[in-house]
Amino acid sequence: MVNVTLPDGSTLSVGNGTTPIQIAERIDPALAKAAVAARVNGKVVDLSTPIVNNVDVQIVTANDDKGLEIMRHSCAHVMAEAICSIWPATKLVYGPAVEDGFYYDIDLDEPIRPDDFGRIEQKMQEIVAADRPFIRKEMSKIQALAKLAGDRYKLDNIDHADSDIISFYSHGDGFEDLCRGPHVPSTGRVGNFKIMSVAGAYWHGDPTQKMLQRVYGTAWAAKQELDDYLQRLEEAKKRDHRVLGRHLDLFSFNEAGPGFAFIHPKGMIIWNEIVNYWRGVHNRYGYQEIKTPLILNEQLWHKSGHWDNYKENMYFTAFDNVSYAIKPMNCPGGCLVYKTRQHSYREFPMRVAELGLVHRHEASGVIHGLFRVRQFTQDDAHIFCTPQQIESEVIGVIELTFEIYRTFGFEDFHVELSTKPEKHIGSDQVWDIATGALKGALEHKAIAYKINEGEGAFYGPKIDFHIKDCLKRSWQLGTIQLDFSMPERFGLTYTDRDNTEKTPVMIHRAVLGSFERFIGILIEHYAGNLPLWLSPEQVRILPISEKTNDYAGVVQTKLKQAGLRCSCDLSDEKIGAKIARAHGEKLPCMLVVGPKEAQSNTVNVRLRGIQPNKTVPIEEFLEAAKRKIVNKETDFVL
RNA sequence: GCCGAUGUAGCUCAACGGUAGAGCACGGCUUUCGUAAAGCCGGGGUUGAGGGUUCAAAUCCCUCCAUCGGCUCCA
Repeated sequence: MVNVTLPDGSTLSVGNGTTPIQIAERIDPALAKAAVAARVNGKVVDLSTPIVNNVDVQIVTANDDKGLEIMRHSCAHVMAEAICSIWPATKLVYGPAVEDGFYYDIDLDEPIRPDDFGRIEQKMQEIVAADRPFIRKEMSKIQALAKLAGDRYKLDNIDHADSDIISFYSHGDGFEDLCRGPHVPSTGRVGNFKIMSVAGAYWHGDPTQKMLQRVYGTAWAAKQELDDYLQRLEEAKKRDHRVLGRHLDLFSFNEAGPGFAFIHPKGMIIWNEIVNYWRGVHNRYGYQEIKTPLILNEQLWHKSGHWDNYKENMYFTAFDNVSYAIKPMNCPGGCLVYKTRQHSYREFPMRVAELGLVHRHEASGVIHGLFRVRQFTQDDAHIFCTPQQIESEVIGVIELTFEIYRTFGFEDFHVELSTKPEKHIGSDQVWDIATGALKGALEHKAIAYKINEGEGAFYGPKIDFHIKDCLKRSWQLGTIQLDFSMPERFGLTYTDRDNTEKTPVMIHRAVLGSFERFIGILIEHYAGNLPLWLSPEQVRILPISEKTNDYAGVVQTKLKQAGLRCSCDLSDEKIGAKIARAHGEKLPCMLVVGPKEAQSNTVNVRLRGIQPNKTVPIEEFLEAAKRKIVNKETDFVL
């Protein structure tokens, strides 16, 4: 007999060799029915694993994150069997669970098409209906290597396994796959699934390796959860900034310039509002602003190190037999401005901002709306300071950054620290000092951070800021990068207190990262329902009929004088149609005016997403609206 | 850049070898209306570009371009 301790602290005495499923059965048959795996002393195992010692046991169901992951992984196996039965030439590579589902990488020369998903699913349903048990078989590494001789992918998987015991799982008609497990007890337990897409994926993510086919699926314990998930995808599609950008006439793209955004008048209003706000905050934090040329002599980029480290992404041009580069970064230009005169330690820290338009040639396959473009405006700044000032400057940037994010309604953010990459310039010692300074600032602010080894910029380590939007998707926005190399390369100096010439430290930083991308993120975050202060059109006046067009004009004049962006809908549509149209354009605020309002100098205020409407004097509405705009409030209630 | 898919009117889509259509949007007219779309009429397309097959191509084939989903990369 052995004793098993359950999560609630109670113990059960069971026979040696009892399995978790039998234990679940004893606790509650309903639990046994829901069980997908078990945690034995914290390790997740199959429900059929015999228990031979005194252990802690927890039954894992699909409600548990780990249980869901196991279920999805098992679903991947079922899909693999289905694919192999349809395409016997399929070679299986690797099939893990991922967020919301799973994928399986396969090597098959014949492309799988979306049209094939139906029959894959059908085959999977057959396998599920058969409800065959997943059976684990263990053998030594040597036996396994012999068994899989000739299968380069599975042999490779064994090479990556850290255990000397290699396991296989089988289910169904002789289908067997090398797998660490654990798995659900049988194929009837892989949940509610759907094949989502198929895409190419390099073996090991290595572009020099063969391109495999990656078939993605999603799987959920309950049918309702699957439906909800598909529903969420539909919702996300409606928020897609590319769709909303076209619909709301904010920006466009054209084949004439792939990756180059055309910002329309309404988009420019959003842009300029952000810039105005951004300037105000930077002014308050002691920044100056400069503007440097788009095109600079190629030699400059040799000097800066970009030629050696970034050439593949740069655009070039030539004139009068002189080669020029179109700037991919603003820093060299900033250095040239710095060099135009002498500097003293008394000026430090010197914070110099630049809304710089940069061009980077991104691979054609990665361009994506405003999120990934080839031309964008960075909200860049370079801080020149002494080594002693680094930490406090980094702290200042962190505070500025968080303040700006909160203004836009982003409360959920996290920080990552990236260290020295393989391809880098500068000595190890310098890298250590720089990395230490960043860590010091983060620890001083008691900010938790994740470390990304080897992912820093070629000239220095960096901190990246990530925010989560309302759909919990993470976006990288800001960055702080320390740079000891570029000041050196450009021969930047300052006169220190002791009257000697020294080299300043340069801190590169961006808060929003790219204006283009940030506007895209805002559009999706707000689902196009921009707060009043950012709305291209803040108020629309809707006369009931032609008879109150004049009064509508009077109201509009007052609003315009108060600085509000507003228009009148003078079309001869009925009021319902005018309202529907304004809602479609995501107007934050509509003022319905008819004879009643005209007589009493009032407006009937209809706010986006808020009922009931309210009739108030024009002045009252005006004051409320102005207050909301000044405070940049995201909600608007009268 | 690589793999796969997709390009038809401003937008969303139909037609899938035999005269390119619809809804919305746009223009004109009627209507003057009280809270999420009133009616009629009209203009608008070398079907992404180029080549090929065919009596005949939006439709089949090839090349290129762009877009979408991934991989890789990144703000």
